[in-house]
Parts: sequence; C-alpha cells; structure tokens
Amino acid sequence: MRTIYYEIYEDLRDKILDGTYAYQTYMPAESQLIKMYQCSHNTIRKSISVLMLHGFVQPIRGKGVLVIYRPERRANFVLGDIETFKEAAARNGLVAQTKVLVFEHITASESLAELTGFMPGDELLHLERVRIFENEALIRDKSFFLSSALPGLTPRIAEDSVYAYAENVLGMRIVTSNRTVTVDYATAEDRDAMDLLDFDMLAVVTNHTFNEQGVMFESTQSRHRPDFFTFHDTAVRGY
Amino acid sequence: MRTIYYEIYEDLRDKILDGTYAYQTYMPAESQLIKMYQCSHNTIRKSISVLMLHGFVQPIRGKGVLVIYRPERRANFVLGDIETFKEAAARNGLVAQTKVLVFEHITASESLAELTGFMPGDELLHLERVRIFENEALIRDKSFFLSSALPGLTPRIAEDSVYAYAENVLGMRIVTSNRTVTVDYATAEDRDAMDLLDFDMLAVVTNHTFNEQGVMFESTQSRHRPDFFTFHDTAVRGY
DNA sequence: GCCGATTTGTCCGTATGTATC
DNA sequence: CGATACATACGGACAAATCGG
Repeated sequence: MRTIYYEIYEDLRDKILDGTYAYQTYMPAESQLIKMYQCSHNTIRKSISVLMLHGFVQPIRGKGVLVIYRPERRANFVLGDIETFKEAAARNGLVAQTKVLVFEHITASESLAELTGFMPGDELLHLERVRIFENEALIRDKSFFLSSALPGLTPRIAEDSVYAYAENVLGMRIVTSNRTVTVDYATAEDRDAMDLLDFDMLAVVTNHTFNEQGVMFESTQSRHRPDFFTFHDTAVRGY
Repeated sequence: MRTIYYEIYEDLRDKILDGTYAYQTYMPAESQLIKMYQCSHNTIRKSISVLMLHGFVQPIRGKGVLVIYRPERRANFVLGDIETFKEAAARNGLVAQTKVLVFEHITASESLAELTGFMPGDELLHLERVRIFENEALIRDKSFFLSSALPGLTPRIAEDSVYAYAENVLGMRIVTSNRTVTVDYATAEDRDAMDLLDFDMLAVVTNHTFNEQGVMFESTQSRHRPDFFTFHDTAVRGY
C-alpha cells in the first residue's frame, strides 16, 4: 500500500511483533504519534483501528491504546486476512507444492449454482488441486472460478498461484472473502487424493471471493487434514 | 449503541436484510445518504465501513457501494461477531439448555497458564458446561475465568449466561475476542459428557476474551459435535 | 469530592486524489 | 472533458473516561 495510514499501521504492527511495544503495555498516545509520524490525528486513528481489527491492540478511553497481542507458539495456517496458499506456506516456513487433478470448463447447472452461489448458465472453470507439504498431501481444494474473470488461465498457472496470476498479470484486486468453517466426513475421493492416515473427518473451509468489481468470481471448498488445520479470527464487539 | 454512525449502520443493515437493498445492486450514494440521514460525509463512511467489515457491502470507487450479501440458507452457530450462547441459540430458533458439570476455584499452575494464556498464580474459576439442544448434548465448554473479574458468579448464573451477568449485572463490556478453530479427537470425557453418536472428532473453538480494561478474563475451549458446527467469517484484503 | 490535564471517541466541514461513466 | 462517486487526509470541536493533585 502507498497510503499514509497503512504505512503507519505496518510500522506499528512491526513494533508490536518485534516487542518494541510489549503485551499489556500502552502504545504512545495519539498526540505523540502525531508528532512522530507528522500527520493528522484522524490518520493515526485509522491506523489504530486497523490494528484493533487485527487483534493487536485495544484502545481504552481515558487511558491509552493497550497492546493485547502475544506472539503465538503454534503455526497458523489461515489467518484473519486474505492470503494466498503460497503466502501462508511461506509464512510457516514450509516447502509446499501443488498438484492439479481437474482442470475443465463447464456451465453451471441449477444444482451446482445452488451449491456454489453462481448463477445457472455461468461459464465456470472447475479446478481441483491437492496441496502437498513435505511430501504429504494435506489439503484438497475444489474450486469454481468465473471463466470470464480469469482469461488465459492454464493448468500450469493453477499449479503456481491463481491469485498471483489474477492480481499480478490480470491486474485484478481481491477484496472481500466470506468464509465458513465446518467439519465433514472424508469421502472416497478425499482418501484417494490425500494422505489421510486414519483420519475419517476433515476441516472444510468454504470460500466465496469477490473482486474489486464486486463480482463473486471464486467459490472454493478447501478440505484440510485435521491435524494440520488452524483457523484464526479476531472479533470486535459492535464492529 | 447510541452513536449516529451505528444507528445508520443498523438501519442500512436491516434494509439489506429485508431486501430493500438487494444483492448486486448499489446503495444510495454517499451524497444521497448525507441528505437522508442529515449527517456528515465522514459519519456515513464510518457506517459503511462497518457494513463492509461484516461482509454486507463492497464499495467500488467511481461506481458506488455494492450489496454483496445474500440471505443464507444454512443455520450459522458462530458468526463473525461476538455473541453469547443464548443469543446464538435464539437466532437459530433452538430450544437450548445448559448444564454445569464443574464449578471450582483454582490457582493457575505453570502448565495451565501456558495452556490458557493466564499468568501462573492467577486466581481462576474453572467452569465446565454442556450445551443441550432438543435433548442432545452437542457442545462442551471448558472455561477459565479470572475470578477477580467476575465476583459473585454462582453455578446458577453459569447455567444461564455468564456474559449476560458480566455485562448487565457487573457492567463489564466485552470488547475483543481472539478465536481459533481446530479439529481434535474426542476424548473419553467428551464421550461421557456429550451425545456424540459415532463421531470421534470434534470442532474446537479456543477463545480468548478481553474486557474493556484490556484484561484477558476468559479462556474457553468449546468442543462442538461436527454435524452441528458452523463458523463464519468475513475477511477484507488489507483491512 | 472536585478540578484540570490527558487520552480516546465521535462528528463536522473542507480539500484533494482517483476511478468510472 | 466534465460530472459523479468513493478514498484519503487535514484540522477543529466537543464528549466521555481516567488519573493525579
């Protein structure tokens, strides 16, 4: 980002992550931050609201902005932000690989539309992939993309990162993502495609993604082996 | 809430929910809303940002504010906001009941502190409850509350709603909640306390809750029978 | 208990930038 | 190019909560 508030957000976030601003201590007051960053108080407030929504701080009226983030011990795979598979793998320091199982163009039937949230008759790309970590197939993705939104997509690109292609090559911006987490039985197909060991249930993340045009261009089911799965979220009352 | 922006948020949200502003249509422009609600520019923007964070709309520069919410078919139990067990049950139209299994005062040991995020030596209330829907025990909660934050809490109150007691009687305000969803094996204790049928795995929501003082006063593990469990979340890129 | 200083929360009005049509 | 619409940023005013003297 190139905006002032976002750069300040990143700077403050990094200072929380590296311990400059420690758990249960107060950050410098608004008036201080205004001097430090040479900007208006509203800009500082915006930065702090992003910190709050990410669960880093909690402003307390009359007292200050309290740091409530603690470095986590566990490895989070999915966090309360949109990030690509590659970003998440890299963040956890894992060697990751993707294998494309299905890559076909279809037309949405009535029932598929009901299931995915697309409209009947939409031209879709049906994509199935497994995500492999350290030679173990841990995640299976069943995706449907709106064909018109992703011209020129090839199996080769799908093996890398669809999001990176959409954002860097097509110039699309992914904006909003509605996600639902459930737990489901493993199917024969799951067992076939993944290294499931003895697990008979999976963590399932269903994902509806909107681009900057407000078009829902992706509906994905990510099926995770449970021992690997973590989903993190921060909620703020009344926000 | 009594603030202007929140009342406008509620009004706009309700109009989306009842179909006044339909899926994939644009809301009235900022300039229109200013006239409608007789308030400033910035106040409208604040309301719309809350709508966006809740996944109702997506503003598109140069075009307008697009409604991207669709009424859902499924019953959500946990949503991207903080709500009490009773609120969630009521919203889903379920007859719910709570049974208290454990109610004891303890002091946090080194290992418990590591597990819950409290400090060793903290005086805690250890509470275990099962949530019963239509005569089936579907959820088991293992909670630790900071004793000092909840004076006067009795098993009787715990059977009702700890949050309602904290907010309405003690005047505490719950602010931030960090939640993590994982999937775990059912233990013998789970099988004992819940109606698990043949399920051998559970959806586990681990919850760290902060009050308005920035004090983490609750650490809860909610263990859900998978066929009942849904967790919903909206993520906004860069927010 | 009161008062004043500090700090966050809300709201306003204005100006400028950027994207769309 | 001009009109419209959202995005960012500024500065000011007042309210509400906290804290110390």
